[in-house]
This record gives sequence, C-alpha cells and structure tokens, in this order.
Amino acid sequence: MRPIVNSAAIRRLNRARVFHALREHPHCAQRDLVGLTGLDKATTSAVVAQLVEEGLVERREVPRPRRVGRPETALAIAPSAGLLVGARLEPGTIRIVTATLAGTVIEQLQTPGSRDIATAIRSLRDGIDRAVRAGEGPERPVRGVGVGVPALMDRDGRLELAPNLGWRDSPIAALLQAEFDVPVHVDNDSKAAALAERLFGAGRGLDDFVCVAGHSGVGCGLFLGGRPYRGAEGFAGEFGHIALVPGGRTCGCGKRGCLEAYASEPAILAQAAERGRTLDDLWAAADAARAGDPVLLGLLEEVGGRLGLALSYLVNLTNPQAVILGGNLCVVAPFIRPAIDRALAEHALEPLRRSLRVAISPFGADAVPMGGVALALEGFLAAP
Amino acid sequence: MRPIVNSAAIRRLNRARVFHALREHPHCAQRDLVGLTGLDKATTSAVVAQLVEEGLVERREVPRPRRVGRPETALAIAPSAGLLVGARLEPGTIRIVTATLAGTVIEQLQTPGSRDIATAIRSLRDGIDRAVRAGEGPERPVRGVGVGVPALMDRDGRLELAPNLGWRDSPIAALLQAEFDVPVHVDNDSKAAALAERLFGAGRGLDDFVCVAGHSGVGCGLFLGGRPYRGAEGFAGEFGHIALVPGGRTCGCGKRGCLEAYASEPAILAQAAERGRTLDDLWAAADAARAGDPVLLGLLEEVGGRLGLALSYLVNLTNPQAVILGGNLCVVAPFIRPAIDRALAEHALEPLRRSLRVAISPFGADAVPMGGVALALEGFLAAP
DNA sequence: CGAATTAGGTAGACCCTCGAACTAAAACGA
DNA sequence: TCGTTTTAGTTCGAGGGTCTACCTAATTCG
Repeated sequence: MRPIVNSAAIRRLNRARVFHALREHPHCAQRDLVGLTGLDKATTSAVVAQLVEEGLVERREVPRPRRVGRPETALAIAPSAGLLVGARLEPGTIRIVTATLAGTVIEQLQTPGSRDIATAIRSLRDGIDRAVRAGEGPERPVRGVGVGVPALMDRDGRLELAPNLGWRDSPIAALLQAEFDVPVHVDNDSKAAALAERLFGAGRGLDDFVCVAGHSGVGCGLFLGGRPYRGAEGFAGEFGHIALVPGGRTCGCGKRGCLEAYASEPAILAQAAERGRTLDDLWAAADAARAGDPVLLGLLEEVGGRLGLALSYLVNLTNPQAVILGGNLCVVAPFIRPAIDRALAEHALEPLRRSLRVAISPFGADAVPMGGVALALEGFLAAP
Repeated sequence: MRPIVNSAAIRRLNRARVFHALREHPHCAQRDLVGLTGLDKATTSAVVAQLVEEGLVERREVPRPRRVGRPETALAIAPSAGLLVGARLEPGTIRIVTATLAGTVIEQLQTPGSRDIATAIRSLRDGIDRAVRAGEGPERPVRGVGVGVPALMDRDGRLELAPNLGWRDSPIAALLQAEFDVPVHVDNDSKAAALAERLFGAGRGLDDFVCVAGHSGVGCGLFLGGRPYRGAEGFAGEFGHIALVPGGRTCGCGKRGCLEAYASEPAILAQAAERGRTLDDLWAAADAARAGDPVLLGLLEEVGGRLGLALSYLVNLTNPQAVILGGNLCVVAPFIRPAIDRALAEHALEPLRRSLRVAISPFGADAVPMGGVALALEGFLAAP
C-alpha cells in the first residue's frame, strides 16, 4: 500500500507521459500530443510550458505551413536538455554510453572491469568522467547515471548475489551514489535492458513484452502491464535456471539441465568444443555457421529449439505482445531463429501466438548500457 | 496510455484503499486507518465521512475505553451496505454465492449448467434471483454480479474460446449485463479465483502471488505487482498447456505432454484407470489414498512432482510471495504437497524459494464463485 | 481585407491532498 | 471540583491538479 497519489505525483506522471510521447514522436505539434497522451488540451499546454521553462523541450518553426489556419509549432526535446549516462558492469569490461535525453547516443567507450568491487567502482567512475568530458557541450548537465549489473538486486539497490562477479550482499547503489553528485540508479542487467527496449528499442509502445538476453548467462527482463516487473523480492525473470532437461548438463548454479547450461555463450562454446569445434566466442560460432559448418548449424538449431521451448513457457504464462532477443544472442540470431519459431509454433497456444512478435534487439551488446540510460531517464523524470 | 488520472480517480482509489483496509481490519479506529492506508489524517477523515454518508461504513462504540484520552470509535463495513453475487459457470452446474461487502458469505446454491449459452444464462439468472431473494434483508441492495468462466476472455468481456463449454467468440459480458440492472463483471475463472484469494483468502495482503487451480483443466491466475495480470490479450496464465513431457500424453488442446494431461481431474482419473483403479472423482481418489492404496499414492506423488516442476518455472519467472493451490487440487492436496515441495526445492532458485510460501486455498471448490464476488466488489469500488 | 480555420493560451470551477490549528471526550491530579 | 493532559477526530486554508468554455494568434481563402 505504499504508493500515495497526490497532485504532485499526477503532474510528474503527466510530465513524463508528455516527455515520452515527444521522444517517440519528435517534432510533433502540441495538438498531436493531446491525442498521443490522452490528456486534456489545457493540461498539455501547461505541461509543455513547464517543460519549455525547464529547458527540456524547445519550440521550433515548422518547415511546411501549407494548410489553412495558424501554423503549428513543432516541439522537440532540447539537445541541451542534458546528458544521461548508462553503464554495464561485467567482470571483464565495463561498457559506458552517454546519450541525450532523447536517447541519441553521444559517446561509447569501455574500461577494464574487475572482480574487486572497489576497483570496479573506481574504474567505472573514471570511465564515466572520461565519457562525460568527451560528450560535454555548452550547458549540458548530466541528469543521472544508470548501471546494469549481472546480479540479483533487491528493490533497495542492494546487490544480493552476483555469481559471475563473485560479489554478494553489497549496498552497491549506495557505494556508487557516493561517487557522483547526480542520481545513480542500479538494477539487474536484464531488467535494465528490457527498459531500454521499451524506451528506445524494439519494445517501443508495447505494454507487455519479455526481453531475453544471453551473455555469460541467460537472463530475462519482464515488462508487464506497462511497467517493469520485478517480482516480490526483485528476482523475477530467472529464465536461465528453468529446469529444462531432466538430468541434463550441469549448470553453474549447481543444478542440472538449466536452460543456461545450453544457451548461454559459455555453454554454446562448450558444446561446440565437445563436438570438435574449439571457438573463441559467439562471433566465431556465427562465422562457422555462416560458412556452412553442419556441426555448428546443428548445434545452434538445437540451442534455438531449447530456447524456443523455454520461451513457450514464458509466452503461455505471460501472454506478451513480443519476445525480444538481445545480448550475444543477436550474434547467432539468424541461426537459432527458425528453431525458436518452430518451437513456439509447436508449444505455445494458438490464441497467444497470434498476437506474438519475435524481434531482435537493435542494440546488440549495448542493450545493457542503454538500459542504464533508460534507468537514468526514468529516474530523472520521476524525481520531484 | 489509456489511464488518465484526475482528482476523481484519486478519490476513488483512496476510497477503495480505505474500504479494503477496513475489510481486512474490522472494528479498527480511524487513526489505525491512517497507518494502514498511508493516507493523511485529514484525507482519511474525509473518505471515512463519505463512506459513512454512503451507508457503506458505520461507526460503533468501542467496548473498552481503558486508555487516557478521547476514546476511539470503531469503524466497520455496514452489514446493510449491500450484497454481492458471485457465480461460476461450468457445463455441469452453476455455483452461486452471495456475500456482504465485507466478504461474509450469505447464501450458496447451485443450479444446472448447460452447454447452450442461452439456457445457461437463463439458469444463471434464475439461480441468482433465488439466491438474492434468500439473502435479502431490509435495505440491502445488490451492488454487482461477478461471474467466473472457464474460458479465454479478452479485456472487453468477449469470450474468445471455452473448450469445455463448447463456446467461442461470444459477447458474454454484454449478454449477461442485459439480464441484470446492476453491473455485471465476467472474467476467466482462474483470474477471478486469484482475486478472491487476494481479497478474502490466502493471498490477503500479498502483492505478488500465483493461484493455481485444477478443475476440468489446470488454470492459473497471476496477481503481480498488486494487481491482477491479464497479459496483452487477457490470456496470461495458461499454465495447463505448458509442454512438460516431450512426446507425452495427449492433451485436450491437441498437443502432447501438457501439464493438464497429467494434473487435471480428468487426467488424474484417466491415469488411475490405466493403473487399474476406476474412480468417479478426486474425492474418491483422495479416499483411496487416505486408505493407503499404493497405486493412488504413487500416482498422486507423480502428479505432485509434475505440478511442482511446472511451478518451479512459474516461480523462477515471476518470483511470487506465494503459490496458492485451489480448486479440486485442494481435495488431494495432502498427497501431492510433499512432491510439490520437493520439486520446488530442487528446481526453484534458492533466493526465490526463501521468500516463497505454498498455501492451500481456504475456499476449495467455491474459489471461483468467491472470485465473482471479488470481481463485483472491485467493480463497485471502481465505479464513479 | 474580412471571414474562416486552426493552434494554442487563459480563467474559473471544482476536485484533490496536506499541514496546522481546532474541537471533543476521556483520565489524571491536586 | 476543575484545570491539565492526552488522545481522537474535524475543519480550514494553501497549493496544486484537471477540465470546460472561452479567448487570442496566425495563417489561408475569397
């Protein structure tokens, strides 16, 4: 029973609504916003005026005034409205992206990661400093920082467990916040990526979709009913540890037959090695498949089938509008996609399948840092 | 982007919030409501005054004024506040329940069902008339009717497909509304049952839980993030048609190896028959298990294991606070429960399991009609 | 150059919540 | 007995929200 609704909250909500509508329809007129947001003309007027006042939105002359009547003035997110910073924390490297409030990427760079949390935080801060300096223009304040971490995160920004990083039970949000004087938001990488898809990617305009990303593991971000779904403790979306194959391959989590033991990058490479193909990474696997190697083609088809079966569970349970494949899975997408589609056709119920789209993330490996940008944007718009 | 929030909506929300707090904590004082709802003292005062004015709530003298200071006056939902009607539509029988706004059951009865939709509707209307007359007191108006149907229902109250009833593509909500001059709400039976658990049953106070009910099929109602989750088309929770056993038993949906082909009442009885035990219904199965029949004990344990495996998927994906077993599953709960718990322990991730409760619905076979009551209550409180 | 047309702003009504001051009703204490 | 203290609940005004209805601005058309 937490969320108390008052006028100020309504205003923030409406402001965010107008802002997002403007993001998705740049250079539209105020009267279009009325239709897009469902708000009243007067309310829209007030909100737009406030956004202009705040310097987040600017009015521009519309180029073609061919119709009768007063010409509309185009609205757009001001380029100088501010800068958002997104990052992805992984053991090997930290990827950082800066973007405008409209979601246009300004800078991308990476900096070494670390399994030592203090070192990683320092590296992240230095990287962000560099990225911001590089993208800094006149009067373009940093509005927030968002970080996606491959970890179970609870609602308060505490890191519960991050097997790949070897971290557990750390108040990481607070640690990071201490390094910056702008708001810092930290969340699970898959959830961040799902938010990125919703705001900037293949999930634009969708209220119900799932975003499956394979990296060192297989994660899943749920976007349900128009908002990210976190679950009771913030652990929802543990797609990788579905027990898919009774008595199957051993998974990093200690169990057997998890999806992750078949469909994560390390698992795919391990299976390839067992079949006599030693490969460095998924790009090499994709190359081999593109070259027509039947072993790789067969393996990837198998992987696609397992992913598709697991996805059918997800689809039957949550009835999403779309399934978005992201992360490293994008690299091998062409080779797993047919098997995924077949498995969905076979195992997902027809009425649920009818409205289902399977899409590939436009961000590839940058989905998580873009998720950080998305977290920062949401945080900025929700702030008082 | 539909839901427009204005002052009136806030007031409705707050009214519902206070009402539900009062339902869950009868005879509490107004000052307790402040804590329970998180609303301001003044707002609470205004809302309570309105509820009293509307005749939904009454003030009572508190029996024990032992503390210093002005004694508190107890508040309670007025018994005369109104009557709610809930029903469950099945091919064989229609079960009807009437209850007060506080959720106390007044009348229960059943009336014959039908596969002919017009006949079924007529039977339902007659049954409701009887039930209401029986529970009618002085000045107790019927506030709404809610009906749970074993069908895929879309958001607009159209019935898409009801295999067990043999219905498809019928505007059932409109048909029923034409029979009554109070608001009628129709929804999928599992979703209705989940709402009943949330308001009156084992899900009280929980924001994230799933409610699995076995009848002629196996359905699942999702309650996520403090509200019922319907999915993009309203089809979420198709738990019964998860493809659990590759190449397994044939399911009514035409596929093979669906959970429903193992764990629904007909499936359990069919499997028992294959093992030489011809039984009429699950009650007979439970009797045999209670008598120590090893065939039944083994079979039910198997069923529990499969249910538990499927539940582990659900748990890993949605991280609920509780899994509530309802419907006919309640009848055999003692015999499937251990296997469910074992399967969850084996296949659900530890951090997710830590906060998970497995509960049995207190309603048994009346979960769906109580869901109708819950639908009617929510509808009444949401009305302008 | 006025009428028509369209974009956008404004004023006032009416709601909401909230903080602070106020009233109500009891026990306590001298 | 009667003020003081304590606790419960109400009222009032400030501040802010949306919405209806009207108003102004800027253009084309005839």
